[in-house]
Amino acid sequence: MNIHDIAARCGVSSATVSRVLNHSPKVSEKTRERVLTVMREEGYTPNAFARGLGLDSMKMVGILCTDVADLYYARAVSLVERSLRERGFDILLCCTGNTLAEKQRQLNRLLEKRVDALVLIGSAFREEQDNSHLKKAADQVPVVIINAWISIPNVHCVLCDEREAMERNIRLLAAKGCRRILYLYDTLTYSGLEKLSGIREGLAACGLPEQKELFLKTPEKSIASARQAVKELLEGGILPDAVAASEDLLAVGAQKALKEAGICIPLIGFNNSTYGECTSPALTSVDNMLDMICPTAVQLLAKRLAGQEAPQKILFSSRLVERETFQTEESK
Amino acid sequence: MNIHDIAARCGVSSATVSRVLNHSPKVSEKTRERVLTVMREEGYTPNAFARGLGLDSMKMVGILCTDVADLYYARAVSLVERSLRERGFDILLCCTGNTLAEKQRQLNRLLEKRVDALVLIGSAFREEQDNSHLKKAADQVPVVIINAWISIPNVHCVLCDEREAMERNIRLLAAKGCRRILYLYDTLTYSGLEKLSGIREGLAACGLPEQKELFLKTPEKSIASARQAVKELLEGGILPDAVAASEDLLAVGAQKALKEAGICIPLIGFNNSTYGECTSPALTSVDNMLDMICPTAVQLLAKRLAGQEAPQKILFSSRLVERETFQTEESK
DNA sequence: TTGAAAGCGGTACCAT
DNA sequence: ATGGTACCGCTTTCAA
Repeated sequence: MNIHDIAARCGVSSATVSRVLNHSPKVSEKTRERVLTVMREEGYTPNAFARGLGLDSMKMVGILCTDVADLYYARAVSLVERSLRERGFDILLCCTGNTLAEKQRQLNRLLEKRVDALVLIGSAFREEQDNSHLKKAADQVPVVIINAWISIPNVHCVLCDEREAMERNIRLLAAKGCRRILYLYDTLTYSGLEKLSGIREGLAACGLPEQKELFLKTPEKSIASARQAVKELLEGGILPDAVAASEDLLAVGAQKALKEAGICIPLIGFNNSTYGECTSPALTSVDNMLDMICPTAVQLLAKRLAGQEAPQKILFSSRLVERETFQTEESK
Repeated sequence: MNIHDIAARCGVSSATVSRVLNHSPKVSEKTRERVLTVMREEGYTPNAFARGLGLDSMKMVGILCTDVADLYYARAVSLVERSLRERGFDILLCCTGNTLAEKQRQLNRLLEKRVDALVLIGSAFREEQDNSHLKKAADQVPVVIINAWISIPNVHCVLCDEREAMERNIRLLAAKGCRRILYLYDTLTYSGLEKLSGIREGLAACGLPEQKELFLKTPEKSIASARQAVKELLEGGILPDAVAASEDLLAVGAQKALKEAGICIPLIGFNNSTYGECTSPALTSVDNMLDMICPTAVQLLAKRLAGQEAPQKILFSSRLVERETFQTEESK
């Protein structure tokens, strides 16, 4: 059942049917009625491929993330998907893992499917060495990266000021008298580096020394990994008086190790995830504003797709969500 | 740059270029070489819409879930996506929320995009009253539902025997001497009903009475909601001697309320999620085998797409993952 | 092995 | 307001 069949059954031309399909005002009310009725009767659905071929668009946006099973990315995908759907776009989702080769492959896959735009979620999409694939992609469609900043024409970045967040964490902890703050992190992506800078700046601002043994990198982003790392640290006789983590999951692991050792010190996580709400005491954590970032990213994309200009970078400031592992003076 | 341009630059016809593109053996090695070289030089990419139009397929599979932000669905989506990608399919992801109307709308959206198949994740996709939309969908493409069973031709179901899992939970708790087991749940989808049956059967099998006050429904699937519900229960003077939950998140909430009240009793969660690993003590929980279910579902779909028969229902048995809130005798 | 040409199912321009 | 038709880019059948 195609547009021509419908046209025949209505005694009109396919052009007219097409007009009805596209809500063209140049169709008489009577004709429109008739066509719509027949369409309904026949259960007709226009062929998306044919339309796509003609318009060079199927109203699809590609979303790339390293892994949707990660709670943080899952939330981001969910938020982006909703915003895009509200604007009539469908989502092609692709998980890439962390290798550059695979990220490039999947990016190209989406491009070959002729998506209208691309949303890359996570700072893992800013590569250290080679970002030429992003440049190439941005040449073909609008690209927006969530949670990383990179200066490439037509690549837009919407992110949270995580450097500032970490600096504030340090200042708040220092204000409470903490002087040996452990920083627990896993990767040094763009986001990871920003957080690290924030920690350093915070320490400097508070006149605290950078002690190498208080920067602890875990082998992976998992509770077990963080727990083990902190456990070994403590067993090595290094006793921090506070912990800041780059991720809630790491903070959870740290909390377990500390609890085990009978140590109770302030602890601040990152991402304001449900993980942090599971523990007792519940984690104080940095909210990096996905709720705002994602719709903003989509809005920006929509602007670009409408042929308008859009800012290359949008930076949100974060918000500390105070739960039980740390509270500022004011909120007490 | 299209197939004809390439053909012209090679001095062959577009048919030949098409053959090269489709790895047809009916092309001389020399010609193939030449065409491939030119393609590379021009950075040519075949137009997916045109190809889709001709083949009536863009090798895309639609995935429907109520919300990817939910950790459980996120994992499922991740696993399904990976399997499908390995088989050369791209994923159209659609989150529907819980209303029937929206589920139908999104289903149709994907169908209109002419996906090759449909994967519905979650038992929320089996409706109480009206499943005619599923029947209609299955008429057009193979459909597989993960985690629900429904008997519709061409709708395949891959799921875990959650009834059995819950029955076992009860038996194990009873074997430890528990007689007042609180069952905490949120929804009564297909999955919810199965679990409930399992609880009942378990109680019956152990000669324990069904006490109405020990079946506790939370207003929503959240820690806070479960915590509040259990807190009120305890304050009402009802003291269970064990808890089984339909979801880790609810178990986490229950654990908080119990801890607050100074009560320490066995606790079994469901889904074997990372949430359960966050708490101290860590949750013993039922693993409902997503790791196996998802690839199996995709395999089944692949069979159907290859024109072969495939079973209508595949049932996996679950596995109890013993952590700290409950352990069977044997494992001690 | 290769080429010519008829679809696939729409869109949109140009006439009327 | 409506119809005729070229075109979008690829696949595939039929001939050569």
